[in-house]
Amino acid sequence: MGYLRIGELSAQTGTNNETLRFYESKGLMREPHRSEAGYRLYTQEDVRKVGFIVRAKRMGFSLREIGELLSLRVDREQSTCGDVKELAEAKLLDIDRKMQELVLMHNALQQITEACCGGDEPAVHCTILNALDDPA
Amino acid sequence: MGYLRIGELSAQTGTNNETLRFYESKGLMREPHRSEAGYRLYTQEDVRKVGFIVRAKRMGFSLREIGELLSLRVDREQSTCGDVKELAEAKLLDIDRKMQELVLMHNALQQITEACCGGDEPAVHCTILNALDDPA
DNA sequence: CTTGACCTTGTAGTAAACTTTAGGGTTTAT
DNA sequence: ATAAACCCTAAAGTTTACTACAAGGTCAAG
Repeated sequence: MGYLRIGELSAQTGTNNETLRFYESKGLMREPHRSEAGYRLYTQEDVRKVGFIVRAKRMGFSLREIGELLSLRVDREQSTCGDVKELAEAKLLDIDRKMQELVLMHNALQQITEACCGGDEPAVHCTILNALDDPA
Repeated sequence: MGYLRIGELSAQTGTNNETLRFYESKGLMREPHRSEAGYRLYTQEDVRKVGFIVRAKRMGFSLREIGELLSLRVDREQSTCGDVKELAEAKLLDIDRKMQELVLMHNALQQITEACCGGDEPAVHCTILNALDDPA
């Protein structure tokens, strides 16, 4: 009661069955309970976990990195506060770096869309090259 | 005079020769001039272009997407302002979405590193699960 | 005038993250 | 009770983005 089968989990998370089995094989998802017939049975906890994987992936984390972040969850009782803090701080640096680069690109693109007339003329005067090219 | 060979370009951009030839084969880099002996000869423009590719890649854009962004450059004279603006606005949405997710994850991780004592105790009280799990 | 660092092409290999295929068993609706 | 829709495993195939040969040509230094 309350269990989800794999098709329901994939539908709710915008993934698909094969991907979920793949994540399980890679150790990102723990082995779920099984029905008598051997069907995988998932919980709401699993829905949240898949959601986390999907979001982290969109942010450019590899499955390996996501696994590390998830291990903070799974091993909570086994890890020390020091372990957790260290990994979290390392990932925080990654994220900060990604954000800085996104801000630069955001500004560059915004500059274009604002400056650009959006009309039928050739785009010779559009500043995208200049805006995007230089990290400064 | 002023031309760079492939080894110099890769050194200046933190890439390597094979990667540069690979980008050329994928149409991300235009075919460069050649010396009499057939060596590729690059310009400062190419240095900036590779820099752009490297930065965009770090932000999680695929080579395909980077190609689209670069085509805004290459086809400037062929594209209309409307074309450019449309693509730029679409990419702006991508970037905004990525940034929102990074902000969420940043906040979650910051919460942990601040709340976490960092000591030798088991990490049971660390809030990473709760902080990371929920997109809200 | 040859050694070593550099360049060429072409092809093959690798790692990550799926995706598909083959050959089944199960559940549900009619 | 049977067809459609769902699930299973195992293995092979695909895509992306490189990375590493192999077999050779070029060029500057000693």
